Parts: sequence; structure tokens; C-alpha cells
Amino acid sequence: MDGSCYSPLVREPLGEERARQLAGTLKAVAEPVRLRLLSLIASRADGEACVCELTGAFEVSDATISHHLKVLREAGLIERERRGTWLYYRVRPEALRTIAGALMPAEDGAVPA
Amino acid sequence: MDGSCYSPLVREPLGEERARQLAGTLKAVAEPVRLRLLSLIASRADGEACVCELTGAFEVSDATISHHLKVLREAGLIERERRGTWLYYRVRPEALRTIAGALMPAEDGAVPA
DNA sequence: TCGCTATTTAGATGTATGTCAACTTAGATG
DNA sequence: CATCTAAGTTGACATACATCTAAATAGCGA
Repeated sequence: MDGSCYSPLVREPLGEERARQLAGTLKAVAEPVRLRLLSLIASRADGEACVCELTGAFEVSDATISHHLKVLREAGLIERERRGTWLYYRVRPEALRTIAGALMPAEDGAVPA
Repeated sequence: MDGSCYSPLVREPLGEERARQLAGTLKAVAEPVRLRLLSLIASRADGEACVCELTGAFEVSDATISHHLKVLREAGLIERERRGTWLYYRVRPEALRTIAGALMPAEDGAVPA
């Protein structure tokens, strides 16, 4: 259901179905709070964070954070694990790599001036 | 206004402003028709396509295609050039590279188990 | 200038999305 | 069981967005 190996969209025209899938995943990422949540979780030394460590960093309500985490989770971008009272979230690097790879214009990392 | 050199969001927590910028660009891409437009233009041999070559590939109206092209253009993802009666669109690879680079989880391509 | 064609803009409409307050679920502990 | 805390769900609301039809603009050729 996820298509973990997209070829870059510059190589050949994207099919209708794949475009819908990719757009769905991208929509999950294309929101400021969700981007910061992803970044906040991913940039931790141990790669994980519990909800209580996340809610404080934003000006939106806990319910909204919970909603955004759900969106990210349903898009396959993060996963969670319960340890006692707390839930710990972790980023799924393959998912990030998939969308980054689909957008990357060329394999060689050369950046033109 | 574009911040052409994001460091990946996994490296350090994304600032509020940068998250807003990145999300804005990602929103432009996070739509099936726009993804296919991007792909259709980018995968051309000469790297460009005129509107008349694009409208036929979709089931939406010409006005809608025009709207999506405008969204992509305002996000800095494509540019256009007039030649006679027709407008030719071209992808800006740096823009794609910027968002891909911001999402890429690590420089080395190693996929953890 | 007049009309022809390619593309964009404007206004209208239905759907999707971000947000919050209030309520519920789940685990821990007395 | 009663209660406390962590996190998620529900329902409502306002805003954002994709789409269409109809009208407007911009080059080109006669």
C-alpha cells in the first residue's frame, strides 16, 4: 500500500494512482506544526519523544497535537510504542527517504549554480 | 524569500518560520494533478512543455490546469517563458532539490533494519 | 483594426482541513 | 474500586482549497 520505492518524478510521467499516493503522503508533511513535530522527534539523540515532551513546544492545544500525530502516523511517517503511562513516537526514516527520493531531480548530488 | 539551503529536519528542530516556508512549498507539491504536471514537464526530453501539451493529459478543465500551474509557479517550482502564442513551462531543479534535501533523513544512503 | 486562438482571471460552490472545548479511554497507584 | 495522569476521540466551527462556468486578456495574422 505504500510503494516504498518510487522512481523520481523527473524520470517518467507519474501515473494517476501513484500521484494520488505520493500526494497523500506529502499532504501529511505539508503542515508547519507537523513538520516541526517530525523534526522535534527526529532530532532527538535517541530518536524518540513522548507526547508530553512535544505538546509544550507549541501554541496549539494538546488535542491538536494529538490530531497531527495521528495524521503523521496514518501516513506511515512515524510509529509509536507504549511504555507504561507514556507513548513514545519515533520517525520512520524509510518513509522520509521515499518521498525525498521521489522528488530528488537527479541521483548525483551536484547542485548547479 | 526561498531559503535555498535547508538543513535536513532530522538534524535539528525546525524553527517556526522555516517550518512555515517549507510547508508552503510542500503544499504546492502535495496535490495529485500538480505532481503529475511537474512530472510531465520534468520528464520531457527538452525539459519543457507548453500548456496545450499538458491540458490534454487530465480530466480537469483548462482553467484548473492554469490554476495549478500558477500555484507551482508561485511556489518557485516551475518557471515559464513565452514564445509566440504559446507559454512554455520548465521545472526548477534547485527547488525540488531543496525540499528533497530538507526531508532526506541522512546523507549516507544506509537503510537501518 | 478585427477577429482568432491560447491562456488566465473572476466568481460561485462543495469539500477538506486545522483548531478547540468537552468527553472518553488506558494505565498506574492508593 | 476510586482516583489521578497521559493521551486520544468527538462534534462544532471557520478557513482553505479544488473545481467549474463564464468572462477577460494577450499575441498573432489578415
